[in-house]
Amino acid sequence: MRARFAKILRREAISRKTTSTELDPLSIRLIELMQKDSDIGLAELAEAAGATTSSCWRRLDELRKTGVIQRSVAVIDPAALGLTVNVFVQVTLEKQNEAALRAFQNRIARRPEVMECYLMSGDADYLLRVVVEDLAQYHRFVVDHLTTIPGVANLRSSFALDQVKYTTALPTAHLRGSEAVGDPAPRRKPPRGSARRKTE
Amino acid sequence: MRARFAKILRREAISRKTTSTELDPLSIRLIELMQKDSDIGLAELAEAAGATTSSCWRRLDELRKTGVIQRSVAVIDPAALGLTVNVFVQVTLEKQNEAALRAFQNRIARRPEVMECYLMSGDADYLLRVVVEDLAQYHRFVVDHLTTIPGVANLRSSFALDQVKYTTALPTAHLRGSEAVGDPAPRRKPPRGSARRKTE
DNA sequence: ATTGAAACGGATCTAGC
DNA sequence: GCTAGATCCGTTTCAAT
Repeated sequence: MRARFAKILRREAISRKTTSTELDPLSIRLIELMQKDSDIGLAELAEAAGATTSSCWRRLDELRKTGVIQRSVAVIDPAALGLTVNVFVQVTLEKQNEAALRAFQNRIARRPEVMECYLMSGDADYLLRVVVEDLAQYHRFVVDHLTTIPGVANLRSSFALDQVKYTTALPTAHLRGSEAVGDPAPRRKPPRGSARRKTE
Repeated sequence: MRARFAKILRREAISRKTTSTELDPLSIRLIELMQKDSDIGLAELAEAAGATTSSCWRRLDELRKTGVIQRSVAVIDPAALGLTVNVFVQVTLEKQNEAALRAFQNRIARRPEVMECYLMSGDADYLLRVVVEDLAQYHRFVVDHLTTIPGVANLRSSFALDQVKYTTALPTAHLRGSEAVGDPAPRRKPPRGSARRKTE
């Protein structure tokens, strides 16, 4: 959906605290729908959410201002760009002091082929997902960009044979009190103290 | 940006082969821009791409029909939903036959907390990224959903301390002949056989 | 104050050159 | 392929609860 003044609004959004305001059912529904397809019209949104277009517009505006909805983006088919190879790299640094971490993160953040980077617990310090056309390109990335970062001690690369699932849609089931969403609601642990006695 | 007939068009898109049609500079530019912000208007797009709004509209339409642009989605702040914990799980199956793999993938694909799943080379069979509110919820996911999948032999969980980088924007530098994008164009290996001799 | 409806203005889409 | 016009929809305003 087109959000005309999104950019202006983002300004004030940053200043606001990310208040963990409880999200009401309308917000949750809108988030779910917009995560699936943000090109949906207000009319369709309103119908699917069981609300008026006005309500939906106002709520979306608020969700954007408060930074819950950060932006909308086009999802591109990686294969169409020839980017069929996913590589996970576990990176170990020589020293884990603040400066070393910052230096690494800054260098990594600028590399467009690095889709994700996580500071990890356990054996390795960082886990990266890198997307490339082929192994030759990956090799160039490692040699030209990874190993040139000061303090990088060790690399361990794992190659993905297939991307089984990839979604940008965060789960929302936990936001509703009960009645899970993508779930046939298997069996939920009773809320402590409500163990069935008489009904049995 | 609003794409009115997106849904109808998607139908024919699927039938078409994902032709690795060479992408011209306009398409590349549009992809870059739409990956950053799909709420941008046609006018802005056209200006940034150095083309008319009509050209851009037609090209976008084509990119959507051919499935290069799959859809647009809202990007949500995970923290706003309380989803601050990222876990990577390496899963090993007892047997790697077709049936076992399919069964696992089907079960995993339906779990909304699984954001990504890759079939891997190397020691483990699958690598998952799971997003949850806290460790308790992760524990429930493992017990209720992962270990209940038949054929799962071994799990190895690694916890992310911080999400340093996360982007949905695929790199595009490789699509252009030369002149890299997010790059000050450091030093490119000459194309084999053009080693400088006389110029030196 | 909050909500819905309806008019407005601007952007998308299309047809004609 | 570009320009200009018709149409649609996000945005705003206003009235009613």
